[in-house]
Amino acid sequence: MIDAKLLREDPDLLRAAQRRRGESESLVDELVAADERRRSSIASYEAVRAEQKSIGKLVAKASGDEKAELLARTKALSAQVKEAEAAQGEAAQAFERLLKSLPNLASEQAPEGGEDDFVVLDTVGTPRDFAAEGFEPKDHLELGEALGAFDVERGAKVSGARFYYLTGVGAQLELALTQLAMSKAAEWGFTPMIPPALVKPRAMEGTGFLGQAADDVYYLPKDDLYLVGTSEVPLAAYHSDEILDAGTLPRRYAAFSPCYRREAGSYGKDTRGIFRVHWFDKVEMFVYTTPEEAAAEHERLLGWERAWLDALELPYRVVDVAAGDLGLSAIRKFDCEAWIPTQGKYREVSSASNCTQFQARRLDIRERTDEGPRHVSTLNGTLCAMTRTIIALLENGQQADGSVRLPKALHGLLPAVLEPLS
RNA sequence: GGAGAUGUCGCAUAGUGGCCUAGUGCGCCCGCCUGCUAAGCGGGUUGAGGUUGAAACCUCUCGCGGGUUCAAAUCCCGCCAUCUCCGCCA
Repeated sequence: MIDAKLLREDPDLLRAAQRRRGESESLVDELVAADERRRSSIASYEAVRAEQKSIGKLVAKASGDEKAELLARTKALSAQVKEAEAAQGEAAQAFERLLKSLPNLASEQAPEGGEDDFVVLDTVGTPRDFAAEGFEPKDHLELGEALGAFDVERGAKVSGARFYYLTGVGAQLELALTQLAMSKAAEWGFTPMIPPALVKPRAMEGTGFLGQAADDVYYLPKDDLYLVGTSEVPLAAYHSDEILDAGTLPRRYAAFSPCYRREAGSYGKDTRGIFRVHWFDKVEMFVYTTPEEAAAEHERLLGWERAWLDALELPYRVVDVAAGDLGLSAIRKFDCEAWIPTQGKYREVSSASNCTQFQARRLDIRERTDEGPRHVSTLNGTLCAMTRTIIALLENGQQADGSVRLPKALHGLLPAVLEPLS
């Protein structure tokens, strides 16, 4: 959530930010009104409560008729206090609900517009020319089945559509990618983590996934727990309700975890193979830093993502996501998209978001400064999403005979070339 | 899953209905004193919100949420966490 003080100090800033996202400005006006109601109800409650307390002190000392009279007065007050307290609570709740529905202020640097209005920042590497090489590229499903790398039919049999088993070299590939990603992250100064994939509502809500993204989240009603769609959730909630000592920022964590996504509303989209699935594993980077450092850290996260894709020798481009496509928490988002030969386009394999203080306010994560505690900034970025990375490696590394050449970075962990099963 | 115990300021502890405006010790910060350090002395030290030009002030905060009461750290109910024992299990 945003800083509520902005509602009083600079509501026009908020209106402009809503416009940039293509969302309603009237929410800002509702918020200003709700804030006024909240504050006046607090004032009336505190006035009666203060009176009640001061009479209470007299009651303790008084006796006889005097005491009886005081008791009569304060008895009546008691009902008023209860009423005022309830009114105050309701006004505060209404305000908070509204405040939480307001997305983070889109950065001025984020391109204006919706999904299609992204800006390409850079393109790296050259997609292979399969026509010139004299063969038709196979798609990842065909390649993967021939290599015995995954099994989507049995995935569907056991768990349903959009599930799969990684098998043989596929399973080994994920483990190799995980090992490589985690050790690189550790070299870069990240603390390796393996977090819980089931979290309480607070963690889910605090990271902004129960807003417009709620339909995409798996929920276990019997236990009131959510399956996380990314380890951003347990990593952000890791320091919830904490005040971090000055000088301990930035704190960088790299987590390996499964990711569960309902993919509601994606029926018929990317149905082939393991491109869009209900579960995959991922190594995710997450950073707590100061508001001053957040933008620079965002660039660093992008730099690490690029270094990773460079190491995997994949052709990719970097996209600056438009304001209308940012999601609730981010002010700016860079996506890295790898070239997928059989689709003839670049597809998202990683994403780096700067959430500034938005998540930290909801999760109450602060740092101690000389001027007192203040909320930290949080950022997250994909290092390696397994299934999509495997797809990109297979399709881009394929050879005419159906074998797949792997990048040098993986050679210590796997053979240089994966051969199809006979 | 069953039984029991515990939860107070960074840590340790005191506090069983009004004198709690939560005491004390340790730690920490600022002074003083002192060849240096330590000790000693004095002051400060949870966080949030409201109000304000600022200060003063006010409200909330004793794991969390309800309730009883004129009044709750204190009594009652529910939940959560931790510890011990039993059961089950990788």
